[in-house]
Amino acid sequence: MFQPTSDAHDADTELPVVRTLAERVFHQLQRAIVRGELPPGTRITEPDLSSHYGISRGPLREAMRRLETYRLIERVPHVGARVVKLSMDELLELFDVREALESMAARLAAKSMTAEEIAGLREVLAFHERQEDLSSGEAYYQREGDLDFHYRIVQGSHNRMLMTLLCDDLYYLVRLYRTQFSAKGSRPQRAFVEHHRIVDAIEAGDAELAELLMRRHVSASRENVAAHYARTLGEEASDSPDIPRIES
Amino acid sequence: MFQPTSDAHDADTELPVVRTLAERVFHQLQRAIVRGELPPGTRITEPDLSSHYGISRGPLREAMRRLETYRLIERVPHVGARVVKLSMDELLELFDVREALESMAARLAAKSMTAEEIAGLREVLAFHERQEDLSSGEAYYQREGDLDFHYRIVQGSHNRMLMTLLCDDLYYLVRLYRTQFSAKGSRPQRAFVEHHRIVDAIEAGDAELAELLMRRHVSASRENVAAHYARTLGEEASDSPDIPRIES
DNA sequence: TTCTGCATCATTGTCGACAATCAATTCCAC
DNA sequence: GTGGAATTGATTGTCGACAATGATGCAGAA
Repeated sequence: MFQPTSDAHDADTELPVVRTLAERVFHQLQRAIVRGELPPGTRITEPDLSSHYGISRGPLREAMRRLETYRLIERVPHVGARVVKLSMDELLELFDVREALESMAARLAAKSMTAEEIAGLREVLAFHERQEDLSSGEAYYQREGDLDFHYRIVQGSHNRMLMTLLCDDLYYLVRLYRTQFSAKGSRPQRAFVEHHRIVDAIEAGDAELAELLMRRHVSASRENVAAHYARTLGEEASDSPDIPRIES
Repeated sequence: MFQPTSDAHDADTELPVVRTLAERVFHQLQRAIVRGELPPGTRITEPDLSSHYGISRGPLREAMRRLETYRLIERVPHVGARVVKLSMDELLELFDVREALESMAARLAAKSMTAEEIAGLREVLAFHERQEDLSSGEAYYQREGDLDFHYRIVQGSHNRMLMTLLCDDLYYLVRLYRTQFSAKGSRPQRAFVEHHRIVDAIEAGDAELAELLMRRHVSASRENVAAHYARTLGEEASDSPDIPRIES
């Protein structure tokens, strides 16, 4: 199984074993979409892509089907497929879902995380702390490190279904959102403190507290994004009414 | 979009518009699996099914791919596919996920459900109450009506991502579990009271209470199943230890 | 000028055949 | 008799071509 472990950064490098063409081109397309190389709303035509990747339409269709299940593209029968265009409403919806699932993950993690896993979690925090001091970089921390932290906790829940939902199904959507709404309104120091508190609760085996803290953490992140969006919308005023800047 | 509305019972009748062969055979297979006509662990071979349904392997593969995303079958490259074999551990995992998501749904529903939707919800309860009196049937109530009730609330959350996750992705898994572990240890009257309390909280706009009640409701259902399973296991003692499952 | 209907075209859906891979059986050596 | 390796068989992966469907553009009439 795909394991979302320490190196979330390398998640888009090719995995060693890719047994089939469809799998390979799926990863390539996934990567291209998440990185923004295929902008949202881009129309995907099978002949174009199959010739571009040098494969037949068979495996390509399978890859596209997988992309559809990851909600990275949208297909309409007999019409075609295009890269998802994300709206702020859907981003906020995603935050609600994450709040529900990740708080549950924190709760379960507090009950069943091993000492080794907790130690690894602390290492992740320490590593990111150094990184933050080094480059004073909100960018790095907020973009990758945050995901890494959340990954660890989900994994610590020891609930495979939860892991699949969060780390496989929703992970790439989160990344896509971050590349689109280029995660400006970050609050690294605040989030960092919250991360520490969550680990403390998990280490103490306090499931209810861990759950509550994770819930607040995600909720605060949501409110931060919403506020930043409202502010941006207020400044730009009559620039782009509904859809912010995902125009292609 | 597929809308899980009032008629959850008719969910397995063919939808009026099925634009493609792959879609049709997907629904047929889905129905067959959920109903137990294709028992868990059954090996699925493409030539057999394609000849059985009278279609080529192309659309069939697409249908199987969709079944895989719904976690109704499991595929291994170059080896094959088989109907999922559900373990009690995974069932309990599913309950945890449902607890997280459905409590969030109840919370959101309390905030954004319209008067009409609440009225419809009460109708559902009244209808099931009559049904229960009529046939004194735990079976019907617990199997379909319960799902219907939960459907309505998820829909009332007005969170499309939540609706997709619960009503599209996890719905058929829940149904499959119910056909397998033939939901004996039901507690209809208790659940019925809980349903009423949840609706009360939603109608009052008390998000926190609705969330808490839904959470307890699902959790109680989980404990009920776990207890019933432990009891059954104690009786049958050493029947089937642990059947190894396909590695994913 | 604008709207409607038709014709054309590109794209998706479907099919049958070939190649690659894996599992099982059989054969041989020890 | 037992262990291992090669062969055989079946199944999946891949391909190119044809059919069906929806979209685009043009022509004609109001």
